[in-house]
Amino acid sequence: MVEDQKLSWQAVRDQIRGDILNRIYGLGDKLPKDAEIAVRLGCARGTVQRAMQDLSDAGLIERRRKGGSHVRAQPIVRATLDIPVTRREIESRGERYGYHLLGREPVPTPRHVMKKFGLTDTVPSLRVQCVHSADGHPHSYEDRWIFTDTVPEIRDIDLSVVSANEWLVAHRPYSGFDMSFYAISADAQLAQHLDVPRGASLLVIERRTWFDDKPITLVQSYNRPGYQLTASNPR
Amino acid sequence: MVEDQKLSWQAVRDQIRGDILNRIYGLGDKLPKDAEIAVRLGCARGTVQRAMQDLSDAGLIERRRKGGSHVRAQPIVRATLDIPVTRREIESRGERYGYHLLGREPVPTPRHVMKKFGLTDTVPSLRVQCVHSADGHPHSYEDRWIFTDTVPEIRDIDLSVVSANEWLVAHRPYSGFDMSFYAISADAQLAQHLDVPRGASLLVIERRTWFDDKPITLVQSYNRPGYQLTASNPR
DNA sequence: TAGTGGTCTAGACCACCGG
DNA sequence: CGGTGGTCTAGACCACTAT
Repeated sequence: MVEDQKLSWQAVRDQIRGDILNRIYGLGDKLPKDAEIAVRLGCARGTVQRAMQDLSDAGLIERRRKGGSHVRAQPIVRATLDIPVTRREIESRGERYGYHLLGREPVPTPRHVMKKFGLTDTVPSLRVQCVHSADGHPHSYEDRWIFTDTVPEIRDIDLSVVSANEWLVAHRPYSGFDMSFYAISADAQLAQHLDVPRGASLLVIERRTWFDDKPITLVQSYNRPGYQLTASNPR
Repeated sequence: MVEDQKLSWQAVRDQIRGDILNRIYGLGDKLPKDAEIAVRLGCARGTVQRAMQDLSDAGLIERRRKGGSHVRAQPIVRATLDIPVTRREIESRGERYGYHLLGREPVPTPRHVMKKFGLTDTVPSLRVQCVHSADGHPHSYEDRWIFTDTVPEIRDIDLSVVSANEWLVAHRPYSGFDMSFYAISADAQLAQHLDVPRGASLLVIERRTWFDDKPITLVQSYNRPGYQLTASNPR
């Protein structure tokens, strides 16, 4: 403790993180207890607690009551990914957004879709297909199933003007979701919709969303070659 | 305020989030100030502050001093992505991890790599290529440049037994990184290394890491068809 | 400049879990 | 059961920024 200036919890966090990065504490090492750090740095224990909680959230350390805090022995890369609504993503690049509805059909939810939500009894859904474009060029093809038991209102919406994407975020909030990313080769249909050669490699973003365990929608977005997703570490 | 039980900040967060999800507060709406929420719920202002900070981190609301808290008018999907070291990813699936070094060569850093770090003067790097395998089948091909000005020790390491990936995380911590994901078609060389047909679609994970603005490494990981990355929302 | 979020502090009590 | 992290509280002061 050599300070007379109050330390913010961010400053404490940076201090500890620095000690970890500079290997003053190595992988798996035990860190001093919060109270001790507080005394050493000359601040309140609550301040240290907030700092350590942040490091824990960031995946750099692990904390257990009574067990103390440890530098993660098996480091992980934890990144944060922000995905805007497609319209905004395109417009924020200064390009003109376009939207074209290709299909809209009430269907019994197909087996492979129900499986992704762990459903066994057949439920109805609305399948919606569309293309988003930027400056007139196809940007992504979207294939979506919306569970009409959970979102009955969607049946009365004219999806030729508003995309299901935008209607849902504006009218049907979700309480949880997950995403996965993978690469796939364009089949004839995808190639046509995206105006690329057959066999072109597309980045697929698949997202499931639900509200209190009730499934809302499954969407698969096929993005044209060259499309990149980026993530970074917070802070 | 109808409670007699103390409210945790997580409970306060869930309460507010629920109000947002149920559209008691709509998109863009202004939320009451922290102090008012505290009185209403019967807890300390600090508790509300912690809850709101969490909602802000999660991208659900925006906060500005004097301006107050608002539900985000333009919703975004914010997800967290954890990427383990390749060896662990494979072993945690119960598969046998294999590693094969293909190339290791000191080179002047190529233009396109320097560009990704905003470098102009030529600097040396070590190019390392390898294949990770699972149960004897190729899992990913890794093409990497390590900046030897920043990490000179790497020149003396025998990378035929330890992968650069693992050596770096164990000996050269980073202070920052970013990642991007895209799809690409396998050329002849990639097809051979991954034992897939030419033209197969691969998910590429590209990562830059640095320490205090000094570049450490650029790595491009080409994953065999079928590989999926998954992300979810925290909490 | 006044209003609102951001943070610190000191003390207290609770919750979990390792020895 | 005792040690360590997790949280609450009340009050104070600071730091932005909208008006």
